[in-house]
Amino acid sequence: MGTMDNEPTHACLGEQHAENGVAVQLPDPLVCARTAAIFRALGDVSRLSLLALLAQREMCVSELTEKLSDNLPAISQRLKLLRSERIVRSRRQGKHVYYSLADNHIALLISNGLEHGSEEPHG
Amino acid sequence: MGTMDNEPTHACLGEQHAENGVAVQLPDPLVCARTAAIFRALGDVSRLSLLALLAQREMCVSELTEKLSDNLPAISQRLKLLRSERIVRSRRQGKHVYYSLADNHIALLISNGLEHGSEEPHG
DNA sequence: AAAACAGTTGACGATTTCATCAACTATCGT
DNA sequence: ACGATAGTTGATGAAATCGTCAACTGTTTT
Repeated sequence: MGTMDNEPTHACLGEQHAENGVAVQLPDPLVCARTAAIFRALGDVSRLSLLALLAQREMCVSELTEKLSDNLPAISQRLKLLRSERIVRSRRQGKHVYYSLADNHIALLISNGLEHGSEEPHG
Repeated sequence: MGTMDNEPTHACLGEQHAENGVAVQLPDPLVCARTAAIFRALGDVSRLSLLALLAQREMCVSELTEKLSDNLPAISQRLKLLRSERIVRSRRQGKHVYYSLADNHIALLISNGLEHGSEEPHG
C-alpha cells in the first residue's frame, strides 16, 4: 500500500493489470462445472415451465403432461434429465410417480430467476 | 361438444389430482423464455467461470483473458453472448473495455448458484 | 500517418442437445 | 393371468451451441 497516485478507476495501467488491492480468486473448476450443469438444466423453456409448476406443488407425470399440454414421454425425458442433476426428486405411489423440487435451494434459484425474467423487458 | 364433462381424463387418486384447494398457475411463456435464456447463458463452464470473476470486480477483456488462461477472441465471444442477454454491461476507457455484471439481481443469481454448486456432492 | 495494442465480428466445422417414437417395465383392476 | 393405465428408456435425426480463425474496427503512441 504505497503512497502511489491512485487512479480513479482501477487501471490496466502502464504495463500489467496489477492487482490494485485484493487479488481475484479463480473459481473452483469442479464447483463451476456442477453449477453450470444446474443452470444448463434450468436453461430450457420446456424444462423451466415444468419446474415452475413443480415450484407450486408436487405433481405426478400425467398431471404435468396435462397442464403443459404435452405428451407423456417428452415430460418423462425432461424429468429424467432434471433427476440426473438432482433438481427434482421422485416418489412412487401406486401407478403414479410424483415429482417435486429436490430442495429449497433449487426452489429459490428458480423463483429468483423467474422474478428476474419477469422484471426485465426482453431485448 | 356434447354434455359438459370437465373431468380430467385421469383421476390419479380420485381426489389428489383434482386441485385440492388452489389451482396451479401456468407460467407466462414470455417470462419462461426470458428466464430460460438467462439460465442457458449461465449454464456453460467457461462463461460461468468468467462471470465468477466479474462477480468479484469489474475487469477488462485482456485481464479476463489472462486470469482464465484463454485467448482473447474466445473471451470476447462469450462476453458478446452475455451482453446480448443483458447479463453483463461494458464500458470503454481508452483502449480497454471494462465489463461488469449488469445488476445486483444477476449477481445474486450467480452467487446463489455457485453456493449451491459447492454444497452438492456431484453425482 | 503508420504501427501497435485492445477488442469485435462473421463464418465454418465439430460437438451437444432436443423431440420423437417404439419398445420396455411397473402397478392396478377384474 | 390378462388387459389397461402410468411411466421409463434407448435410439435416431434435426436443430442449436461452442471454439477457432481471419478479417475487421477503434484507440493510443510515435
